[in-house]
Amino acid sequence: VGRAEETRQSIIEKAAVVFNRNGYQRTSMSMLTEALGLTKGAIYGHFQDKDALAVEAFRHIWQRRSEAIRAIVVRHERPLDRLRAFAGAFVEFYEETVQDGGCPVLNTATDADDAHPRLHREVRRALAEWERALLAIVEAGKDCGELRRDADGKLFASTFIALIEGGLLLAKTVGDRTYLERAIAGIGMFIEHMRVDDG
Amino acid sequence: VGRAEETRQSIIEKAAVVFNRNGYQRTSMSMLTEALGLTKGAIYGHFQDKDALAVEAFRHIWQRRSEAIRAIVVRHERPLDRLRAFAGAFVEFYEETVQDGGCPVLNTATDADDAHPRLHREVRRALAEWERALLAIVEAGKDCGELRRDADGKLFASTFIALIEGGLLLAKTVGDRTYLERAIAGIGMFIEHMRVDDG
Amino acid sequence: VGRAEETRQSIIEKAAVVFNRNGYQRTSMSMLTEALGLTKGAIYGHFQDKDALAVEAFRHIWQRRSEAIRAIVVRHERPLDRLRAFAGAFVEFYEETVQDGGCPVLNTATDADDAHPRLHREVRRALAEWERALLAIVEAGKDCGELRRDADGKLFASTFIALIEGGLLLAKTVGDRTYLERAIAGIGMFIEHMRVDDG
Amino acid sequence: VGRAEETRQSIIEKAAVVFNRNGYQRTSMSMLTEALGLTKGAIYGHFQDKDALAVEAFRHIWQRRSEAIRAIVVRHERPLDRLRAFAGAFVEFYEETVQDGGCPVLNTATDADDAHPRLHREVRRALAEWERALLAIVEAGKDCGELRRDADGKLFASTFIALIEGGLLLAKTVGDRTYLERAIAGIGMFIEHMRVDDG
DNA sequence: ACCCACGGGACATCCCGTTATT
DNA sequence: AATAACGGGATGTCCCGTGGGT
Repeated sequence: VGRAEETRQSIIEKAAVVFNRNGYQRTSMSMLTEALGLTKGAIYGHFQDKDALAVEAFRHIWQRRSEAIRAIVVRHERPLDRLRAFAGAFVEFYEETVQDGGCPVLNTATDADDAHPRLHREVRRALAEWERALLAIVEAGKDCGELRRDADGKLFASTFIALIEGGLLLAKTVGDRTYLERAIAGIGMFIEHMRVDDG
Repeated sequence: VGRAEETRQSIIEKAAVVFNRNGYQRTSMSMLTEALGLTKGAIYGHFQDKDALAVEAFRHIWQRRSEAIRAIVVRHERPLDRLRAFAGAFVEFYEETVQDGGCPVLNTATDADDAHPRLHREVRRALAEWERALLAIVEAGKDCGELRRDADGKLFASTFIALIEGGLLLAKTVGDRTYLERAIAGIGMFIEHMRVDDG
Repeated sequence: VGRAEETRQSIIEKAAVVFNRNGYQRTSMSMLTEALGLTKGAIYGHFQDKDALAVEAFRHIWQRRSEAIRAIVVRHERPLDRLRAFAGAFVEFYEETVQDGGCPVLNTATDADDAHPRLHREVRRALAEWERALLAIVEAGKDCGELRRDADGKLFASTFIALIEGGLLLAKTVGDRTYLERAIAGIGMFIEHMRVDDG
Repeated sequence: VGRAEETRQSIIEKAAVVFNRNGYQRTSMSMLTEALGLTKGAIYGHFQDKDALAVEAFRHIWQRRSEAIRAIVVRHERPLDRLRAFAGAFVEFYEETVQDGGCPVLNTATDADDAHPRLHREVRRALAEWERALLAIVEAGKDCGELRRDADGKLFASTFIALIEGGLLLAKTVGDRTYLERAIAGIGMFIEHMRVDDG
């Protein structure tokens, strides 16, 4: 008693992987109870329905990854290094990502196309946050003179995210991490494009 | 009588859109019968099970798109133009793609992660074909002197596909085609990188 | 094949008793499958949901009873006899009614208080029809001179129905048909009140 | 400490309305906890199970109504007036009765047909008590010379109760209190029949 | 070649009751 | 005396697949 939050968090953490691995729809409550060691009654005591749990699970898995990346990024001082570290983090986490069932954003975005508006909103929010973070680094790079003033931050952020997601999709589908590494290499080229001593 | 093949083809065509729009798992037989105006018995007369139909439906929708792109590409003679046309085709087809439920490769790849090995194989095959086509154009570009001999065709193909898929994901999720256009612009930059008069 | 309507009717007939005996809510689909010898899938092939089946079941059991009563009533020529026969029919059918779980109108009216508007509507319709039938006989009685012109048809119909339903409730609850017979005797008194040679 | 009995009584009072409004089966523990502002544990501390609470709730709501009627009846001295007042009380309480979900006897009698023998017994007891009260007044009426000696008390009591319950059912179902008023008028006519100066 | 009727099983949800914890 | 967390089970619904029949 009073251990509610603990159990709740444990449910979210374990459910997040199951959801991400199997997709929102294919994940049945029975799969969750099996993975959780709890009965359906117990789960429904903590979450209103499957949807609510899915939303929290996505938020959790996304934030965990988000913070891990940020931790890597902030190790570097200069914006240019930060961008490279940002991209590199996805290679670093690749195995773990595959183990967890792939990129949550990618999975949820295609899974929650129309039927699950709440999940869809969470994904949009995640993407927006991601884009914002990249833009901020680019702007910082311009301010400290590392990046060209005419560099298109929005263009960069879009290609960055697209390459990451596309690269993860390719690598996971084909089963060859080289595809992700090539996409990261592509990001490196784009970064070079924005460097001030490039022109 | 050829009537059978006709019906079969009609089933595939209509089912392809339903499958792609709703995901290969969420699509129920009732959805299909409703969209097809046929009963389940009729469908099961032509396909062994839902999975087999799904495979054929994916093949169909992919080939249709594939051929449409090829038709655009072959309008141009020079490899460089062909690459640009290739990328541009996705912008051109964007509305139609969204209407049909998004990119079949993207959808199916995330949808059929582990549970549907046959579908998974089809997606891999599609991706391989796509990669091969891009490589061939790049090689042709090298041969005719448009592209630098040291251009990395595999790297280009990977980033090309990643940018397309990632761009489509972003655009569809956010609901703003600009994201796709930015990804295409990124491909354009990459192509410039490979041009012979670039260095 | 083609035996759909047959099965459907059989489901309705058997379900009507189960519903009436146990009440709409307590009647579970499992109870129905048990009583019907059919699986849930089979039932849901014929009816959209439990509610739709309940509505049809009520209609059936009500019409069956309705027609049986009418058959008794029309045996008599003169309105006064018809009224007496009308009331007497309920005594005649009492055993059967109890066996079937009581009066469907009474059961459904209290069961479908607010939660099941469609059933509620059916009950209201049944009551209205019943009232109309009684009024028609009373009017006929006035026309042929058996009943006093100042007899209040609406008052009579209301007390008639109330006495029947109340009498059935009492008899069934206490487990003594005498209570119904007394209520019928009460109706007899009211009929005497309306006779032309009464004043 | 008397706190326990206080809580217990409060539970019964509030639960009685919820039970009567929703039926004794459709009422879920969640409905009760919501209406009570207590948790299930608290309820189960005072009552063995849902059934036991239902029984007490019925007793309570019935006694409350019973006493209110008696209070009205005893305002009059003469048995004949008492009978009229008895019947009239139901019209007087009609709005309140509807608000509380209808007549508890009527509801519970049909609701607790076979499955809840304890509730069923309570209803029978209530009906018997009601009948006894009516009989007593009739006998008193005979003794004081207001009612004919050959008046059939049992017949009167039966029709009285039947008309009340039937009238309530009709009025509540159709949503028109006129039906109850007509039933009460019927009772009035019956009373006239028993008057000593009637013959 | 197609449809109709049906089976059996899984789904998410919600239920009532109890035990460990104050 | 009251709570919070949880178990086990039942609910209505819907699913995919299949034979009997036309």
